[in-house]
Amino acid sequence: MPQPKSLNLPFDPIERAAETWRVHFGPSSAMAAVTSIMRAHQILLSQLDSLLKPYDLTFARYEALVLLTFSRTGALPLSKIGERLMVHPTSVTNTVDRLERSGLVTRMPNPRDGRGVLAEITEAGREAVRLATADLMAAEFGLEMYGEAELTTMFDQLRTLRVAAGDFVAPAIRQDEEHGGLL
Amino acid sequence: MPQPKSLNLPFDPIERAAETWRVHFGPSSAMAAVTSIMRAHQILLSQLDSLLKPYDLTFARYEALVLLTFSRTGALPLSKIGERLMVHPTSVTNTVDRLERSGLVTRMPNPRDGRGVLAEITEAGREAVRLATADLMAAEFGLEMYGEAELTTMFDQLRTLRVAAGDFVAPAIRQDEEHGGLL
DNA sequence: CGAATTTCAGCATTACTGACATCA
DNA sequence: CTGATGTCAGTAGTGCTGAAATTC
Repeated sequence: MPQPKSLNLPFDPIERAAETWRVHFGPSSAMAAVTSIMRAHQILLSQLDSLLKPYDLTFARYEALVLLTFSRTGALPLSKIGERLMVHPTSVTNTVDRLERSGLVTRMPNPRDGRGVLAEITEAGREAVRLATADLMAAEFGLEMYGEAELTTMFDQLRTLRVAAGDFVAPAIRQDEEHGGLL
Repeated sequence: MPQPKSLNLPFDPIERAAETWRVHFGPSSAMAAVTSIMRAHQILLSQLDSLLKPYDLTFARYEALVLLTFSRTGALPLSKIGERLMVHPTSVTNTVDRLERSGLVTRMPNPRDGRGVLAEITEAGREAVRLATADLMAAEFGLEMYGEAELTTMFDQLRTLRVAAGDFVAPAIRQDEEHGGLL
C-alpha cells in the first residue's frame, strides 16, 4: 500500500505538539483534533491518488466520473457537477478538460439550454470507473483499519461540522420530495 | 465566521452519494467516511486560512512559525522544520521564503553545520503568532460545535489511521522495548 | 434587461521530481 | 567518497477572482 511516507517517528508528532502547545498557550483539544484531520486528509488523498494513478485519475476527477455513471444518460451539465461535488465552476471546467483530454469524457452542447454544456462519460470512462472502483473498494478507500461501527461514528461526527458549515439544512431525514432536477 | 460557501442544500450531498453508491456498487461506509474527511478538511482549512489572512499567514506558514516559537532560541534548521511538520524539503524552502518575504523570519547560516540554514523568527513573527493564536483559540480552530469529549474521540480515532500509515511507531502508550526496526 | 452558464487569463498554495552545489 | 542539506527549475493539482461571451 503506497503511503505518503513512512516516518516511523518514535513519538506521535501531533501529541507532542499538543503537549508543547499546552505549555505555551494552554490546553486545546481542538488544536489536536484539527491537526489530526489535516494529516488524515493528507494520508488518505495520497493513498487514493496512488491507487487511481494507473487510470490517469485523481480523486477529484474520479468523483466527477462516478457522478456521471450515476446519472441516467451518462451526461450532466457542468453546473450540476459543480453543485453536487461542491466545487467552483472554474474547477469543474478544469476537471472536465482533463477528463476529456484523457478520453474519459466528451463535451456536448446541452440540448435543453443553449448556454450550457454537458459532460458525457465515454465507454473508456465507464471502464475506468469499473476498474478503479474495484481497486478502491478492495482497499476500503484507505480505511481498512476501521470497523463498520467506527466508520459510521466518524461519518456522523463529521456531519456535525458539515451542518455547522452550512453545507445542507435538513439533518438527513427527509427523502420523499426528490425531484431529480435535470436528470 | 467565513465559510467555504454556504450551499444550504435541502439534503446531505454525501449521504445522497452514499445511497446512490450502494445501489450501483454495494454498501461502503468507508466511502462515506473518506468523503466526509475530505470535506471536513476543506471546510476547516478555508476557515483557518480566512482567520489567518490578516496576518499574511496560511495555516501551513502558521504551523512553521509556531514551531519556531516553541524552540529555545527561536531558530531551527529547515530540515528540522520539515521533519516535525511532515512536509517535503522543497516545501519548507518555499514556506520559509514566504515567511521571510513577510518579515516574520530571517535566514541564518547554521553555526553548527556549514551545510545547514536556520530559520529564525523575528519580533514581528512572534507578534503575529500571539495575535493569530488568540484568534484561532477564540474560534476553537473552527471546531466550536464540538465538546471536549468529541474532540478527544476524534483525535483518538484518527490516530489509528496515522499509526497505520506509519507516521510513528509507539501507540502513544509507553513501550519499554523500543527497538528502531532495522537499526 | 438582469441572471445563469461556461470559459479564459492569471494568481496563490501546495507537493513532488530531478539536478545541483555545498559541506560533514 | 558517501550522504545530508538546501535551493532551483519545472510540473501538476486545486481554488479563487475578474472579465467576457452566450443565452435564458
